[in-house]
Amino acid sequence: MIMDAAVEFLWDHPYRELTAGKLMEQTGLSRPAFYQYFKNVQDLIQKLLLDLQTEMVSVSSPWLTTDAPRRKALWETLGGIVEVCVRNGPVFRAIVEAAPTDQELESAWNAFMQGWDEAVSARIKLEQSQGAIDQSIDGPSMAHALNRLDAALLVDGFGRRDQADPEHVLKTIHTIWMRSLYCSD
Amino acid sequence: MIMDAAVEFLWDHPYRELTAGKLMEQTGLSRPAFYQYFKNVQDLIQKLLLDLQTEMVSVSSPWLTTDAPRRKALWETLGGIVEVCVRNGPVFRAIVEAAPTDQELESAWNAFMQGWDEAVSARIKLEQSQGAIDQSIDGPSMAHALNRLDAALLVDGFGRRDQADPEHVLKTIHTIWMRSLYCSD
DNA sequence: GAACGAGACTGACAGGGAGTCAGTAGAATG
DNA sequence: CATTCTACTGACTCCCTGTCAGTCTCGTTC
Repeated sequence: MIMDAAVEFLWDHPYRELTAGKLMEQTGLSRPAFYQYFKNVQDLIQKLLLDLQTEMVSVSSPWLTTDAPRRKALWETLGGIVEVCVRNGPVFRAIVEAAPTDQELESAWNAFMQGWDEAVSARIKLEQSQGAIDQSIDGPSMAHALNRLDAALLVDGFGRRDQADPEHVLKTIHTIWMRSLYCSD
Repeated sequence: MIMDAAVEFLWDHPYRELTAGKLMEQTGLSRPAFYQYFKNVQDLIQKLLLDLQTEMVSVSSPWLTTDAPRRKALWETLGGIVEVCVRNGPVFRAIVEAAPTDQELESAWNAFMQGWDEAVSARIKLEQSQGAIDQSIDGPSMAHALNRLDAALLVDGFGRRDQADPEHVLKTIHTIWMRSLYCSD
């Protein structure tokens, strides 16, 4: 209920305008009621992160198990992530903007990203052992870099009502992933 | 003077702890004196951005004019940028963290990044006309993506006292740029 | 059906940082 | 010496935060 109102709000306003008072006006309850459910505004955002995490993990797990050709498997996984961000862009953006304002949320966000780093890193390691990815690649660093790239581009492209073209963003991200991982140069 | 104190402060504390009061304690002046020089804290950050911009432009302009081999030219330019970020990491980080808290600063930051996008985009276009970069690459999108990647990695790697290894970060960024731009795959 | 306890909610408060403004002190100018 | 200008400050208001004592409602128990 309150979280729904927050999501609604974030589609039309940046995180900096989200206060407990304004939010509770939308729900018909008093401001103190907010603290019945959340420790503070960042705590609410952290709970939105948790929801988003669930959704994204389910969409990307295929990549870790698939046997499809690399190019296509990567395209589909990244496509799934893009799709989630198209639907939740403003929430994603709010998380990124709110993270530096609170120690706890910052840690949660870092942990979220680190989870991706480890998953991608493991996948790279696997493909290196299979000879698909060059041994000269530093897996953990590359995973880290590609994930930050994704986060930046997705927030930037889909974080506001006026969203970018999903196909176009996907194509750009996919090109960089493909070339960075599988290129022989 | 005040700006020096701010930079000093940011090496040891995140942006969220930077208040006009705490800052002016360091200078021996009263809190209202702060507003003699700056409209608010974000305005101070914006002025730090201006300084940083000057420094970075001077370091990267060679790339736009050099005739050195691509791989080496790119290495040196990115190396220059990395070096600036090693020296100013926390300031850079503060700018990124403060940007979403203020409309004006956000615009300034966007304009700063857009400047890079245009420079890189122009360079890509030039090299495409020379046949060095594949025509299938979408220059503006690729420039945008690579610049966000840089920003994310540089803030992440050098924004705190406990900095990453510059050579290592440089190598990762360089690999992705080289492969994304010059790879034949 | 009266008494009770739990949960949901609110009015009113204190705290703290932001930004403003009238006014002071001291140097510079005539 | 009088005046003006600049740098600075004490004190104020504003707004948002987080808390707490107290109310209201409702299901449970005797």
